[in-house]
Amino acid sequence: MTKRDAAPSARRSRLGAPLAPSFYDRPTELVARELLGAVLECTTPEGVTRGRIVETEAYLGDHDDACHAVAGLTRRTKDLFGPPGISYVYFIYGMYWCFNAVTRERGHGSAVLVRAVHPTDGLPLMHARRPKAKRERDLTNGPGKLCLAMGIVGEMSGRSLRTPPLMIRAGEPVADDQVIVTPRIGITRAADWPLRYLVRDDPFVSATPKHFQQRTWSP
DNA sequence: ATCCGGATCGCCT
DNA sequence: GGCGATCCGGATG
Repeated sequence: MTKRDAAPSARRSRLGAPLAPSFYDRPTELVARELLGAVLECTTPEGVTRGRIVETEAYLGDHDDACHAVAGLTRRTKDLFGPPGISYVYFIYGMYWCFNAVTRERGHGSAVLVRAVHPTDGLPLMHARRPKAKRERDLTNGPGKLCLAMGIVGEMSGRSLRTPPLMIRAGEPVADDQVIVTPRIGITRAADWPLRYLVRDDPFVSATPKHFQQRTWSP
């Protein structure tokens, strides 16, 4: 009568392998869609936090007017122009960090912005870092919020996503009919390009403006 | 539920 | 000098 686990929950706690650079060295739209379900992990002296990626946006490079790559190679964008599979963390609105994974070959200037994660590990730490979050979903349902909750900061930019402090691991894949595609949030240029990907009905996805065009992903 | 303004600052024009 | 790949709190329907 030992209290062995009654439910098959072991599967849930097994960690996937970090995604290889070859995963990222593909068309950015595809990487953005396939990053749904992968696990973002951040390790700091305070502890480890993890979350399943449920919302992403593709930024295509210097031909995409909403992408930071249009500014060219500057101090701010140097990591964006780095090799596939590294982080690009940038500072925005004088207050917040946003996390991207760099895609395509070095020098392309394309990346995937992670806009929301569904927390799986380190929830007490996330709550401590986000005292303003009233509801559970407010912890990580936005690009700035998830960086606050997970402790992602600018010093973590430009580094491989296969080793700490920032990693992305393989996770449970998301079926095609669960993926919704809409325009990107909060931009003024190329505002109608359908490059935002989200998991249908996940409570941690950020709000979609009512007037946005919305369709299901088709491969 | 949706809209609006304020906070705050590095970066490019 | 002005503008963001944002968040939050308060006002309004």
